[in-house]
Amino acid sequence: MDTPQTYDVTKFERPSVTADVVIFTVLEAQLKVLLIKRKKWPYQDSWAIPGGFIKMDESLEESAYRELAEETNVTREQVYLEQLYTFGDPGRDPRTRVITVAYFALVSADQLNPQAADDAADVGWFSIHDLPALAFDHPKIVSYALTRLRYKLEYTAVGFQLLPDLFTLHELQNVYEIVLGTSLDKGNFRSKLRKTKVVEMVEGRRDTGGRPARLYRFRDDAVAEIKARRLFP
Amino acid sequence: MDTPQTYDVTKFERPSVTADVVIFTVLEAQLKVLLIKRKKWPYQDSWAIPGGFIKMDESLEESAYRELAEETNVTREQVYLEQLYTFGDPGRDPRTRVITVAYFALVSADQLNPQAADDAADVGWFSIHDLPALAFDHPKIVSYALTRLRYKLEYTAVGFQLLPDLFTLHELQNVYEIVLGTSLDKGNFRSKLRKTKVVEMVEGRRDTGGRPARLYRFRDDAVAEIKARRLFP
DNA sequence: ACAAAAGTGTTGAGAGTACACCCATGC
DNA sequence: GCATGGGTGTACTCTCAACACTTTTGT
Repeated sequence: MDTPQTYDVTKFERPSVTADVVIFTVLEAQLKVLLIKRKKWPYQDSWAIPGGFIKMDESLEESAYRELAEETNVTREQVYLEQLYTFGDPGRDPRTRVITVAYFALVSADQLNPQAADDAADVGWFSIHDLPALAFDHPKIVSYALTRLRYKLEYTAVGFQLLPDLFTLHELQNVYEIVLGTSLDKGNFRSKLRKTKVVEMVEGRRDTGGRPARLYRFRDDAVAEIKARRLFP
Repeated sequence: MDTPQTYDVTKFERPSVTADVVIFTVLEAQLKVLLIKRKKWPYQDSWAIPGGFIKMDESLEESAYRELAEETNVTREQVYLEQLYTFGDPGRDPRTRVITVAYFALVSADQLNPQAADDAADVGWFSIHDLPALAFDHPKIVSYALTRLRYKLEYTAVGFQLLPDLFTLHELQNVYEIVLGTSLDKGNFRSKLRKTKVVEMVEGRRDTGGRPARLYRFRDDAVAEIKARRLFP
C-alpha cells in the first residue's frame, strides 16, 4: 500500500475522500434513484447522489451506511450495500482533489418513511429513465451503478432486496422486468424459481382482481449465487 | 460526493491515499505474484505488494500504471489493469489513516526483463500457493485479486494477457488450468474456442516433441465477454 | 513401427425457450 | 358464464461434458 522506501507518510499532500451512495428502489413500477439538491457552490441547485466525507475513525462501509441512514432512515438489516468503484480523477471537484468511494444500495419501497429526512423538497426519487442534470461526475457513477445492478440481478439473488418480506411471484417478476428493462416468460420464470429453491410459499393470499396470488418469502439459506457460464470450458 | 450542506471542504482531516497493484504472471507453470521487500517500519523486512501514494495531479489509474512501470518496466499496451477494490479500515496502517485503491494487473512473462527494477534481491515472483508473510492487510488484497482473476477468466478473454502474442492452444489451455486450478477437457476447450472465434491461426508451427502445434493469435475484434447465465430467466 | 502430442467428432444429459393449457376468484 | 390474473406442463433446440478416435511428427 505504501512504498517500502524511506518516505515519511506525513509529508505527502493528502486528497479529500468521500463516500457516495447510489440508492435504488422500485416505486410506481419504475426503478428510481435517490437524489438530493445541492445548496452550495459548486453545482449549486443541481441534483446529486448523497455522500459525505469519511471520518478518520470509521471504515468506508460504515461511512456509506451513515450516509444511507441520514437520507432514508433505514438500518443495516433492511438494505443491501456493496462497494461499486472508486472515482478520483483530478478536477472532478473544482474545490480540491476529492476521491470518492462509490457504493450502491438496494432498499424496498415499503421501508421508506413517507417524509424522508429534512426538507422533502430537496430530496427526491427520480426514475432512472428521467434523471435531471447531475453534479460532478455523478452521471457516470449512476450509470455505472445501473450496469452493475443489472449484472448482479442476473446471477445473484439481490433482487429480493427491492421487495417487501412477503411478495407474490408476479411482483417479483415485475421487479426483474423493471430493472432489466426486458419482459420475461411467466412459466419459465416460475419453473426456474422452483428449481433454484430461493423462495418458499407462506400462508395467506393476496387479492389481485383475478385468482388470489400466493405469498412467498425469500429463503435465507438459499444458494444466492449461480455459477457463471464460462467463455472457455 | 460531498454533502450539499455548508461544509468547508478544507476543514476536514484528510486520510492518505495510495494505489497498490497485485501483479500476476504465469511463470514456470505457476501463477505468480510480484512482491517487494519493505525496508522500513512498519512491517520491516516483510514482503508487500507494490504501491505508493497518489500524486495530487494524477488519476488513480495513472498512479497504478506508474507503480506497475516502476517494478516491471512494462508499458500500458503490454498489460491488463483493472481496479479491484478500495480498502480503508482504520488501523490497517499503524502510522496514520491510509486508504488504498487496489488494482490487479496481468502481464505476460516474456515481457518481463530478467533483471527487474533495482535490487533483484528485494523484488520477487512468488507462487500463489506459496506466499510469504505479507505486510498490512495485503493477504486479504491478494486473495481478493485471485478470486476476481479466476472469475474474470471464466467469462471474459483476459487470459490472453498472460501469454505472448503467439501461442499454441495447448499453452492457452495450460494457462487456464494453472489459474483456475482445475484440469480442462482438450476437445471441449478447443471446440468452444472455435465457436467463440476469439483466436485466429497464423503461419508457422512450434516443435513440441510430437506433432508440431499450430500457432494462434488473439483477435482484437473478438467478442471478449460472454453473457452471464441468468439465475432467473 | 511406436511413442508423443496435436487435433477432430460423437453422443447422451440437462438447461433454455416458446407456447399452450388449466385453475380460482369476482362480477 | 366470462373476464382476469394465477399457476403448470410440454416439446423443441441448444449447450455442456465425457470420451473415443484420427493425424502428424521424431526416433
